[in-house]
Amino acid sequence: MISISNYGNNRRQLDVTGMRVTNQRALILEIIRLGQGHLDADEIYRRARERQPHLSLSTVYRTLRRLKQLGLVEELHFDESHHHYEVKPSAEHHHLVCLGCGKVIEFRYPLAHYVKRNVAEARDFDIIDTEVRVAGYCSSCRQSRK
Amino acid sequence: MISISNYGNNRRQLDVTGMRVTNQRALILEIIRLGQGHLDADEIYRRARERQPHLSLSTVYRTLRRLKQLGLVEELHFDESHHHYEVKPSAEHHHLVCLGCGKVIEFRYPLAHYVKRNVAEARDFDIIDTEVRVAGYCSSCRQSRK
DNA sequence: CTCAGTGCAAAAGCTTTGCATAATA
DNA sequence: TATTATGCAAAGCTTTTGCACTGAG
Repeated sequence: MISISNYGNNRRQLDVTGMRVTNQRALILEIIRLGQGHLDADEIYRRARERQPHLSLSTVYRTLRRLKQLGLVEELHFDESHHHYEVKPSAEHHHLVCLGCGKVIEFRYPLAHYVKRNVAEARDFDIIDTEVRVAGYCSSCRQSRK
Repeated sequence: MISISNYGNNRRQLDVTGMRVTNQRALILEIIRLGQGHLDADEIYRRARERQPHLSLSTVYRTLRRLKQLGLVEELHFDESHHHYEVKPSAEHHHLVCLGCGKVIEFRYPLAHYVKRNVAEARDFDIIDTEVRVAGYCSSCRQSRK
């Protein structure tokens, strides 16, 4: 359920960035937030159309690109073909993805900190983003594969 | 330069897996090996055509999929659209990618070990693959952006 | 009023598939 | 000889772009 109050928060967050605040953008950001980070573009599009039936897929993609550039949203690379999106989390965390059922388990790990100290500094590299993707099979999928 | 001797090693490696050994597959595996892990499908295709002008892009993709399934080759997700491939390394290592020039720096880090002990065991999750992607800007790209 | 954002349709990547032919085991 | 793999062309999916119109500031 999409609440009006969060809509307001999203509008504020967009406003701060200097982006023009449109209904489409506020809705898309809200959907990404509610999606807990594991929606792809098409799923965001489908959910958005329930509330704004004229919204176009291009707008979804354009908004995602913009939000990514602004650092409000992060793009995740779980599987092969398409990407998933989440509102940028405050604490660094990563994802364990089940190759069977697609279930995602999050875990915290300060990898960026390690890499920054031990790798990036030596190479004079400025880190923007760190993504960890661990894939495998959860216990129930392991059983049904036998 | 593609040497005949490595060709032989690739044939042997393919043979062990039970895959039918074809010239195309031996060549593709050799190119991935020489590419040091940072070639995409199209680049593999272009290089392969220099030696086997009739080889098709479908064969490249089909072979990549097969090699990936067999665990001989790993698929990397550096940037947005397409993937890169490397012969599966023995020691766990990861990649620091420059968003400006695409330069890739490898570093070793036993993340899988940590995740296995601290996350996967508790969730009864069986890890197949771990990928870390750290993105940023190298010093020269940082300068030219100013 | 002006410029950034939108919708629509069309195009542009990247990857997969169907089918007849060729090559391996 | 019996499969399995290949080449070609065509289709599929995800993402981007051109252009006229709309709406936020």
